[in-house]
Amino acid sequence: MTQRRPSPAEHLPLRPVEFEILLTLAPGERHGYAIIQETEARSDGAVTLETGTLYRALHRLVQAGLVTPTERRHTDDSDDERRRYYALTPLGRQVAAAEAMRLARLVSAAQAARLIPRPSAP
Amino acid sequence: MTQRRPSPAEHLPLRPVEFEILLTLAPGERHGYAIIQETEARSDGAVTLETGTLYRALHRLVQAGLVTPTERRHTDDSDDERRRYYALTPLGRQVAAAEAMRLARLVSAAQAARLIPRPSAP
DNA sequence: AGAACTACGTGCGCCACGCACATAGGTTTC
DNA sequence: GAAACCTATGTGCGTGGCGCACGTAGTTCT
Repeated sequence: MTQRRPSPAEHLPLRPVEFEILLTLAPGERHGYAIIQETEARSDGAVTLETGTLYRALHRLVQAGLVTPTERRHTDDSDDERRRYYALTPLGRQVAAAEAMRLARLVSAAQAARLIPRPSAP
Repeated sequence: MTQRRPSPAEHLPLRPVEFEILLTLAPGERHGYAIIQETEARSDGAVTLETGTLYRALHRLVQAGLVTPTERRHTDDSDDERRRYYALTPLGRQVAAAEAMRLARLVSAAQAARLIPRPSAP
């Protein structure tokens, strides 16, 4: 019985919300509410994550094996017992990278179509 | 009565399908079926536009004032009477540009998080 | 002759999303 | 000191977008 290694391509394209979550988890583990805060901050408030949307998407990503709940290592000083931390799985990182590449190609297409300027125009 | 000039930001973020359509219309007017073909070709078949999804999204974009039906100028040689051509409105072009910038920031964030390499790494 | 392609569209069911609400402890404001 | 707000996670509900199938119809390929 060949252990089917899941391919990143099968998960593409990601829903916008899901990619935002993976992107916020890329530097390290976060809890749900922090994901909401950081995502809104990163987009200058352009993208607003509703709680219903986030927690359901988060559970979906866990089911899909892209994200995993982690043991609470934040017992330092200010730990809120209610917090639940999540981290990328290796697969989740691969999928996020593949999606980022896909978006990069889309941006290149937008530059080729002269919708937006190329980064370094001589 | 102040004629309210519609702001591009109100239309963001676009649905992925809608941005694909605007991107394909950027070089010039296209008919529906051609949008399907070109979009699939641009993404190497990664993104598949279903007919139901496309035509409904197209009508939505017309309603939103981002896309407008054009007079048929393709009466040259091979004109299919069934074809309906669409083009970007000035607003549609602004919205597409704004969305492309948003995606570019997302890609930059993915690079900063070391999910994907930066274009020119020294 | 039948299949496949071009071209536009509708019907239907699922499910993701936005909004509201539930819960609950801590802090800030009036 | 009561009301409002923040942190934190989650459910309930309604709308609507999307995928898939199907409809229609002319042309082209095998």
